[in-house]
This record gives sequence, structure tokens and C-alpha cells, in this order.
Amino acid sequence: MAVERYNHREAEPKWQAHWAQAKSFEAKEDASRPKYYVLEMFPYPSGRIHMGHVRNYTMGDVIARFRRACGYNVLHPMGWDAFGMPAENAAIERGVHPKGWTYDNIKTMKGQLKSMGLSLDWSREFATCDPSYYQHEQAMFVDFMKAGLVERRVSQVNWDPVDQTVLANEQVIDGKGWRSGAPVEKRELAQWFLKITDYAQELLEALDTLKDWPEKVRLMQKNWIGRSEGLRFTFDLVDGAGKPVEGGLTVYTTRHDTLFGASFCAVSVDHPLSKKLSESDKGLDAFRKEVAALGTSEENIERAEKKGYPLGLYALHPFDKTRKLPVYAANFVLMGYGEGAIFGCPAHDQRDWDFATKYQLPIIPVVGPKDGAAVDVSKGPYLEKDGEEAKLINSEFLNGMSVEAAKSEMAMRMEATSGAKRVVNFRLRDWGVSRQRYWGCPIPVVHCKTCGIVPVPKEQLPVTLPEDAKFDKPGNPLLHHPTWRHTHCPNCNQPAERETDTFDTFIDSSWYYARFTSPQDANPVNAVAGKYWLPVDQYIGGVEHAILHLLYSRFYARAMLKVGQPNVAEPFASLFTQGMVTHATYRTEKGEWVLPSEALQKDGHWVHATTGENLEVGSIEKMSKSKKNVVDPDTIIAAYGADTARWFMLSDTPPERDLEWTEAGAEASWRFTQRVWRLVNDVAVLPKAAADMGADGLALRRASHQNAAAITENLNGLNFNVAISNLYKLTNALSAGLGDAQKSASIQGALREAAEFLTLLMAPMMPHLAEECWHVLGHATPVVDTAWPKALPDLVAVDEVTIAIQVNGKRRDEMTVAKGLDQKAAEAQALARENVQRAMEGKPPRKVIVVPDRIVNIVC
RNA sequence: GCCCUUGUGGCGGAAUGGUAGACGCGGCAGACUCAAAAUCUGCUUUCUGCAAGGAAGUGGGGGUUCGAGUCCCUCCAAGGGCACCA
Repeated sequence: MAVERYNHREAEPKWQAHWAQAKSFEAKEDASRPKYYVLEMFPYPSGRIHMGHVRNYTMGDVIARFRRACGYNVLHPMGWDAFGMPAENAAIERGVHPKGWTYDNIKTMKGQLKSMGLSLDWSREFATCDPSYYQHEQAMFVDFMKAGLVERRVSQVNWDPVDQTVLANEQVIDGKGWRSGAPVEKRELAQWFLKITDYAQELLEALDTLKDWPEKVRLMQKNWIGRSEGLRFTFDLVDGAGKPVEGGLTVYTTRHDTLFGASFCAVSVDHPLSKKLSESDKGLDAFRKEVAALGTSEENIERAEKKGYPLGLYALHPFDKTRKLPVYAANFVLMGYGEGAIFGCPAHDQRDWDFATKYQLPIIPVVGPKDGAAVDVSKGPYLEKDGEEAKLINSEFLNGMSVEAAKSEMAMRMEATSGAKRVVNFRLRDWGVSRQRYWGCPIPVVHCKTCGIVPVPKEQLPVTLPEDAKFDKPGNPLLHHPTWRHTHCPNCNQPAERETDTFDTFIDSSWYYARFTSPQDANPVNAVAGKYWLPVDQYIGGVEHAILHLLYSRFYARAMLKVGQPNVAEPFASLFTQGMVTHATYRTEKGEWVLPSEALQKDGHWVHATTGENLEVGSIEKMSKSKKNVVDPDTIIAAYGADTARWFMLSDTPPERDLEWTEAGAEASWRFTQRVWRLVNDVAVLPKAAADMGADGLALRRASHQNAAAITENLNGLNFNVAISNLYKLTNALSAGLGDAQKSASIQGALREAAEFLTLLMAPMMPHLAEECWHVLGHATPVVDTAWPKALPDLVAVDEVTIAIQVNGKRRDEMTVAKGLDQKAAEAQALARENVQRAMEGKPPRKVIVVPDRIVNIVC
């Protein structure tokens, strides 16, 4: 019987309105039910949502709806990471105010998200640029200051000359600003820092407890924290005349076992020794400038050869004071790591080898293979490989020892005699949070001539941004504002100046998940709500945040705990990083990029839809505006509906991999929605019958229950693509069963059950269609208020299995036997089979392996 | 340079060490139709064979095992992270 097509244009807005009106997704603390907090990384309100958002939020929504149906009390909130430079750039380029621009974008994007039918609790929505949000950030910062977690110090910073602001190390990518792409310069500035390094060890150790994080992300954080164990000690230092230099030269090394191979020392050009000597040494001064000019770009570093400038000083070898090691200022030694000074062991370090070769310094091998084979260091250093056992040579009391043993022997001797100290070093730097921008959270501090730096008292918070800022010249509009920064000292009430730096926006996103538990609370986090909801049970976002956002959040949670705020040390119990959305690229013969919506396939090749030009199909890449390979979610939702878009996002490709958006795939998803609609309508008109255990309905009932069990497991494991393939199987089974619909009441009952199962099982992915189907099947209660179907164990279990029979490991036959058939019987039955006998070629079986219900393998 | 991940049909991909290619896309054939679309049914790893069947097969090579896409070693390719970090 013909039914009308499923009309998403009517159904989707209707159900979205129903859910909103019924407040279906508003969460309340409820101690009687297990809680589940699902969170997707909140978006930056850039203007419009893109397909990456659609994929991210669809995944989160499937989890939220699934958990909800399974009886969890689900929290699934949404908000806006709303501070940041694009808003300010819009202000500079188009003369709009960042605030208006941001809130307009939020309005647009919220409408788009709503059209996706997400099960979000919109009552908890906030934007990080709301003063009601950032006032708590300011209050916490004041607490952090009191707790010693904040430092203000003059430091060499990464300065982005285009954005005119400071960047954290994490925001410098290949020596360029992460947003502007401009080569980063070094500058000295007074900056605010959060002392993330205080937590380096803890952040590292706790990574092992994050069992439900991708191994890859944990490893990236581990490398970023970069712990190394080494020895710090001081060389006696003499000048060219042999006169001792006070203070000596303190170095840090992880290879103290190679000390007997030392042939020079090197310090950073920014090392105090180098700085001091450059005052009287013009050549050194020039060298320092040359190194500084090289910058930090990867390209320059790659090309730069190891260069040094002799300081005219000599370090005395601790075990042989007659050995004088020349000291250089060198371009490959970094002031920011260890002591900014090293000893060079050219035989066992590539950089030291390059340097020694250039300046014709001795290369003394002190480590060699265990078998005693000669070490050749004339063409390069000898570097022992991982796990390779090596032994010390040419090293007096260390000779014959392994590297590890030599390290510990050397450390012991040096600690006893030379004031050396074993130290742990981290690559991780403190988090510089000052930004010289307008559109960020003001740092709540006042500079007073008498009292110095004074935190703004909490009762005077929030320090809000002036609305009348001007964006007509580069630099910080807060600094240029005629009145804003002029205030009075909270301490002495004398005229004073406000801090004009604002926070790095990564601070805003470091605790928003906690604010969602109690977004209207007078405190940053309500103690009861925080305790109930935290941690986030499932966090979903792009892998591009593996270091920055996720490491800052882990630190910030600990900082909050330290100042008594409700939180948990590890805010994200389980993390999932989804892949990107990609699309083929198209360009004209002139090389202009063409939108997919303008590309048409015609007679086996691609042409421009309006101009008819021939198009070249390029590689499949991440959707980006620059290559125009973008598909607009609004267009797709209008044409096919949100359910189709959601379904396609989850089909086929595993969620962690990149997904290629294809028009054919979207069409196929759309056809599937229509197919389900037809099948459900066909079942709905059948006489209602109970799904009993009648023999002729049994096969379909089994399919329903087996698929229900499988899909439940798939969704628990976030294997959305497999869940969908199982939904196809269930649909195929239902479709096949419809042919026999008139045969018996038992079949009709089984068909109804299958249709109901299908409806409920697909609901997390296609919530609107599911509601329509559920209604057609005669239910007054909507799907959102209906429990997840329970698979009956009796129907999930099979009573017959088809098992393979192998002869000498090759599959030769198969047989269908009762489930649980014992090994002897299986062996006997297998041996009796004609195909098996033929394959055995008359040889007697030497051994028979029987894995019950799986396989029989005959070895002969 | 170091570290990590991934390599399975024409394509996306499935597969607790136990029948490789489920499911979907695409393709082919058929049904319905005056015709087309939509829909439905079948076939679709490769080679060989009329067929029953046989052979090969999960990036290459080797190993462990009764049995390897899965575990180990090694090489190759693609992607990602870190990078003068002493």
C-alpha cells in the first residue's frame, strides 16, 4: 500500500518544538539514577557551523540519546567559546563591534544546531564572553595569585607581529603564529604566567590513569611534558691566562656517563656569561645578534649549521684538571632548557659531532658495542640504539660498565666530590596567559605606584570590557582607550592603572565543562552539582586539541582544587577524538577552485554547472574555505533533512578516521530514511498480534533480538559505523519478513516487534524519523521517553551453528551442528564427511583440533 | 632525526588467534513501466572450470602457531606528533 513520502520538512521542526516544549533534555541532579555527562568541545562562534561540527555533535548526540534511553541521567550541554581574535579582526576589517559580531554569530549558529535535532540542555547555555561567566574566571585568578600559582615576570616572549600579541609556546607552530601564520619574533615583556610546571610531574604520572583516552593523545602529552633525569654540576672555569673565573660553569646533562668523552663546553648566546662578555667583545656581540636574527622558524633551524664563538674561557675536567675544555657560545644551546649550558661529547651526540668537526675538536669515543668491536666515529657519532647493550670504554673507573650503571656510578662520585646534583628537568614551560588584545577576559589586577600589583577585590568583580573601544590602529585597544585603564588603587585609593592585558582564551575553555554543571551559580561551580556531575564521562572533539586545550584543562582543574573550588583532578574520564570531514576538490583549467555544489558529472567527466567549463577533480582533503571543497550543512539539512545528514555522518567510516563527504552517500542515506518509513508503515497496518514464540515468526524475532544486542554493544563501544550496518541487517530482515505477512499472526507479531526494535534502535541516529515511526506504530509516548529495547537472551542465543572444517589448516567443508556439540561428536561428524575424506587423501588423522562452535581442524 | 598511527575487493569498510570481504556505495542482470525515475529480486575479490570444484589472496619478506588480517621481527608506503631539549 502506497504511503506518502516521509516529509522531514514537517516532521523535524515539529519534533524539535515538542522536545523543547516538554523540556525533554533539561537535566537535574537525581541521586537515584546513575549520571552520565556527555560533552562535545564547544564551538567558536565564527559565523556558521560546518560539517566538522555536524559530525562532532552528531556523535555526542547519539551517545547522549542512547545513554538516556538506557536509564542514565544525562547532562548534555552546549555553549560558546566566544572570546578570540576573529571577532577583533572583524572589528578591524569591517568596523563592527566584536561583541555584536559574536552574539550575532551565536544566534545564527544556535539556530543551525537546533535544526540538527540535538538533545541539548539549552537552559545551561552560556558564552565565555558573558561577564557572568568571566567574572568567576577573574575571581579564581585572584585566588590563584594568593595560592602562589601566578607569576608576573619579564621574559623573552614569542611575539606575533601581525596579531600584535604574545603567544604561548604551544601556539607557536613551526616558528609561526598558530593563527596568523606570521614568523614569530622574540621580545622581552612583563607577562603573567600560570605555574603549570609545578604540576609537571603530576600531570605526567596521572596520564597513566587515563585508561579511556587515546594512547596517541597520552603519548603526545607525555612528550610535550618531556621529563628527563640528569645531573647538574659545575665545572671549574679559568681564563686564557689560567686565572680562575668565579662561579664556574654549571651545566645540565642526561649523559654524565660520557663525561670522559667531553671535548668542549657550550653556552647559549643568552647565557649570563655570554651576555657579560659581549659587552667587551665586539665579535661576540655580533655573533649574538646573528643568532637572534635567525629567529625560530623551522626552516632556518634546519638550514642553520652548528656555529660557535670561543669565549676565551676553559672548563677544567672534574677528573683531570689538566684537561681544559674550550668554552663557546653556540647557536644550538637553548637558554630555556636546563642551565643553558652543556658539555659536548662529540663521539655520542650528533650536534656535538657536527660542532666538533667544524671546529676541529677532539672526538673521543667512550661508549662501544658490548662485544668490544672497534668504534668508528670518523663519519658520525656512535649512538646506541634502543635496547642495545653498550659498554663504557676509555673512561677509567667506568670502563666495562653499561650506560645505566655508568650513569649511576658517575652521579654518585660527582655528588660526593663535586657538589653535583641529580635533577629532573621538564620541557614543559609555564603557561604565559597575557594577551595584548581587547576581546578577552580582562586580567583583574591594578598597578599602583605605592602598593605595586594589587588584585581587584572580589566584590569589585567583574572587571568588564569598555563597550566603546576603537579598533583603528594596531595594538591593544584597551591600552589606547582614553579612560578605561584609569582607576583607583583598591588598597590606598590613589590613582592607579588597570592591567590592560587580557587572558589567553584557552583559560576560558579550561573550566567551561565545570560551569555547565551549575551555570547560574554565584560561585564558579556549585559544590553539590559539581560533585554529582563531574567528571565528564565522555568528551568528544578534534585531535588538534590533544595538547593545548586538554593539558591546560587538566592543570586548571588541579589549580581549582588547590583554591578550594569543587572539581576533580581529571576532568575528562573518557576522551574520543573524531576524524575530520573531507571532500574531493575541483578546479577549472585556469586553476580556480570550484564548490562541489557547482560541479556536475557529465558523460564521465566533471563540468562547471553554470559555465560548462571542464573541471579537474583533485585530491580529497579536509573541507576548507580556501579550496572551496565545502558543503553547507544548511543546504543538506534543507534538502535531505537532519536525520539523513546525521545518518551519513555515522555510516561506513569509523568515527576516529577521516570521513569523505560524497553526494552519492548522502543520497543513499536519504533513500534509507524513505525505505524505513515505507516498511514501518507497511507493518503499522497489519493486524496487531503478540510476538510469541510461534515457529514461523522465530527467525525474524531472532534477528530483532540479536541485532538489538549487537547494536547496544556497538554503541557502548562508539562503533557507530558497525551499529549502522547492523541496523541495515535488521531492516533487511524486516523487509524480507514482510513478504510472509499474511501467513500467520505469529509472523505479524514478529514483524511489529521488528519494526518497533528498528525504530527504537535507530532513534539515537535519526531521532525525528524514529518519533514519526513510533507514532505510526500507535504509540502515544514519544521515543525520547521510551526505554531502550531489551534483547531476550533466549532469542539472542542460537541453537545451531555452522562450523568450518579445515584439513591441514585449509578450509575444506562446513557443517551445521547443534550449538555446544561436544568435541568427540564434532570430530566424528567432520571425519565422516565426503569433502573432508577427499582432502585427506586417505591419510590417517594425526591430530584433530576442535574449538566448540567454531572450527574443526584435522592435521594429517 | 626521534616517536606514534594506518595499509583488507572498483570505493567506504567488517572480522574475541578460528569460514576474510559482513553491511553500505558503485556496477551488472532481471521484474514492474509505453518509457523514465522510484521500488523490488538476483549477481558482484581475482584466476581457472560447462559444472562440481580447484588455486591465489588482507602493502613486501621472514617467524611463532594445528590455524595469522589479527601476535613477533624486518622492509616499504601514506598520514600525524615532536624536534638543535643536552
